[in-house]
Amino acid sequence: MAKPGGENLLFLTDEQLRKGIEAMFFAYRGFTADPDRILENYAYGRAHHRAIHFINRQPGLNVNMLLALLGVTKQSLNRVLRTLVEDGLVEARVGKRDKRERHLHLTARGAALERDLSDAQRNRMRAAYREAGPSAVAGFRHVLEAMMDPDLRRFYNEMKEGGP
Amino acid sequence: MAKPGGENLLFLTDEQLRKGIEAMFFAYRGFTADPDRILENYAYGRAHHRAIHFINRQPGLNVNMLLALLGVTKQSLNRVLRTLVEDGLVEARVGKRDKRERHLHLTARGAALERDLSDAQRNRMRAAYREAGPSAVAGFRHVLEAMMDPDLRRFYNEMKEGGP
DNA sequence: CTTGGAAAGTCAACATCGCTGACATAATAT
DNA sequence: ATATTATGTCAGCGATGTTGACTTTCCAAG
Repeated sequence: MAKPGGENLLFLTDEQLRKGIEAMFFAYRGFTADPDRILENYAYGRAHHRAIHFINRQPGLNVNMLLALLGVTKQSLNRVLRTLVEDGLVEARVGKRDKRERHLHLTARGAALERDLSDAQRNRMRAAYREAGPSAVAGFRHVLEAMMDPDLRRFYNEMKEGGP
Repeated sequence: MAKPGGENLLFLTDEQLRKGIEAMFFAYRGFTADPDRILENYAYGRAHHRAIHFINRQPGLNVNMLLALLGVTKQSLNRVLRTLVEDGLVEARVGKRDKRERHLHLTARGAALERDLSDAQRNRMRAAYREAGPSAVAGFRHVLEAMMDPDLRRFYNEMKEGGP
């Protein structure tokens, strides 16, 4: 069954879109389940995990940048960040050029927790990737990118790509 | 560069997996952004949206089934459900065979809000699908399914497929 | 040098939405 | 008839999001 455009558009039916919505919902539950289980053993939650993830990813980033990545208010982030600094997982170094800024780094203990959390999350992601195969993964990434807000999509693309 | 298995496994590197993790995070933000904006005008939040979504999807389901789909405690769901019933968006009909059960249905007003919310969410999903194309969408769905917990994956597959 | 504004942090109050515990009611099993 | 199980409700706590008001520190421009 061909449409005027000469392309089969059955994948754009409302029902297909609803299934996509539900897939996002259920998959995101799985996506966060393993780190959440680990965090239960600490006094930390998902907000701490997100902060730790991006501090590990961009060592030395300042609070404003982290705010933009996380999309929360500074008051909300501050509460999380303060506990991480107090507990010695994150170091907030005063900026050299601009002493108002705090540049964030993981300590050894912070890096260890990050590894725990991201190992768990990557294991699930790896299993899913392996099951689905490389071309499915490319499609997965493509659709997710197209679903992002433009600002976040820029951030996403600016973060360093892996590989040799 | 081929690996022993005879397959290129570069898509399974840690960096590729990290990018996948970040893609999920940023895309989920986009995924929820539009409904969240609509809900700001009401006294409702994301939890109400999720309940409304599944009640619309499976009219007459009972509280226990909705609980399993949402993965929260019955106490948490109850609060959400009570406001929806009080506000006349959801009808909770006492079960005929088992009077302990409440069978949930959307009222006309509830269905109207559901349409508002899911229209917004589907519009974004449709744009992403259109940009990525049908084969990317198939890959997207495949990876998401592989990422779900088995129980949720069964629920996901049991929900009626769309189409003619 | 003074002033204006940006960046960071603090305090307070509040909302949403997770959670546990206690409990009421209905159905079922003994 | 009574004990147990299933379902749903109410009360209160905790994590994490929000706004608003404020201070401190610092850079930069007049």
